[in-house]
Amino acid sequence: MSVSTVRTRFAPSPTGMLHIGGARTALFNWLFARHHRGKFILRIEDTDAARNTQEATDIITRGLSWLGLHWDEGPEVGGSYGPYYQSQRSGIYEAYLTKLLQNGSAYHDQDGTVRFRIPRESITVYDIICGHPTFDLKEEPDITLRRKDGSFIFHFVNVVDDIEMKITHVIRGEDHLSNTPKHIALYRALGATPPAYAHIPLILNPTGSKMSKRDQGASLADYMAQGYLPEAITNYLCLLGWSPGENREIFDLDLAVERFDLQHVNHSNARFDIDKLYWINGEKMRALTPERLLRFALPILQDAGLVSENTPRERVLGALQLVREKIKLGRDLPSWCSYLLKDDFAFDPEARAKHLDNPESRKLLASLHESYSKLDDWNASALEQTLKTLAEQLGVKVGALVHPCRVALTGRTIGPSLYHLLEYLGKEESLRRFKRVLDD
RNA sequence: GACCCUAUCGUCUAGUGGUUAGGACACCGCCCUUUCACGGCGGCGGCACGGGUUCGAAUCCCGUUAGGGUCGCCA
Repeated sequence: MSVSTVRTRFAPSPTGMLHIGGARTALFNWLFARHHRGKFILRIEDTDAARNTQEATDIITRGLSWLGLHWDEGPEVGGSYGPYYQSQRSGIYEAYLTKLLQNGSAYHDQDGTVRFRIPRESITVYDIICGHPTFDLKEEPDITLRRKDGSFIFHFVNVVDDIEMKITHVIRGEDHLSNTPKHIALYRALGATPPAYAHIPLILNPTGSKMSKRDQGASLADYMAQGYLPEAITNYLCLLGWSPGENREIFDLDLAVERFDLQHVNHSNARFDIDKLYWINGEKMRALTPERLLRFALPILQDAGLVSENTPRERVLGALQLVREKIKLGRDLPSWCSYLLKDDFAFDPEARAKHLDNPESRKLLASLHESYSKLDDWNASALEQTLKTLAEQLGVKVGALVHPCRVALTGRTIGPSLYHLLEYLGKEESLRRFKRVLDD
């Protein structure tokens, strides 16, 4: 039990995207902080002012918010150790640099840059995940701290900010492990105690190398756009290198917070498996409460022009309930809901040719139309009973009635439970759609 | 090239000296079923290799191999 409060941070550079690997780093930092009832800090590493815009920062904050990873200190929320943008902290860096210059740990080189005098010794990193690798810095070139134009380099500002912001645990990608001994040397030169380190394994692309910005699926925004659920993303990301035990694969953030533990984070890199994420998304989709389902789907259906301000929410929710268990992604919603929310849907030519454009099918459909016209009790089980009875009377298989019926109602061969579909559309609309086909 | 990390089914993982090596995704069958899904049942498939240590190694040690990462006035 540590006396001091755990403080972790996610320190992304605003590059214009929130990388999926960055999202997982943020997630693990967040989980660790929450598990220990500590603080999770968001710090924007925008030292390269020219390239960084407000928009690029917004992409990060929007992404984290969407995932449900709220920060205790940082942009938008403030905090006692701000500012939380490196571009606004030059004064602090200058002061620390002066200190290094004065105690002889740093020097100006011929080009006008300031460099750190790397101690010619071995430094051991005590890492919660990777053990304690020792690095020999004998051959290591002195690192640059400040460019000749006055701007600072990552290694330096990163360390200074972690000291200033009282970060207790640095949880970051394993690609930083080799940099860590230099950071520790910097801490020592500054008279500060290094934090605890935990280098988490990398997320690899399906080919097996570090997932880069250019890789398909590297940007969180893509998943948001395709209609993945944030809880599916966080669930999947947790599974990449960590497991809650008991063979549990589907769980929420609360459970992860309760059980998260850096000691049990894997040592080896993991490949990103979109199929599994896809599966998890389906699981989460089916588990959504009606309210969440509606909130999630409404903007998608509105964008697709299927729902307007005036569409009764009951009607939308009914359609969603009908199709939600058939699909896995939000982006599939419009196509599956189209014939439920409007009647001018397109007919799949193949479906039409096979199930409607022949005398036999039309005859059967006409019979069904007649039977259903006489049905007053318009509910799924009565509809089913009626159809089955008719099939028996006509001496045909149930499918012979079902398929033309489905195509007449939806224009395609696959879709939700037919009887529930009929119930949802209502008698008047269902008969109208039959008639439309029969009169054609 | 040097240094560092890693190594269980195709993929993600459980496993911390004694298990018929468990689960999940994917894949393949069968069942359920009006379609598509869901669900159920079954199958395929793994401890990289070689040495040790031990009565006994997936588990510990060494080596080999393989993969990844880092060696910037990028972060």
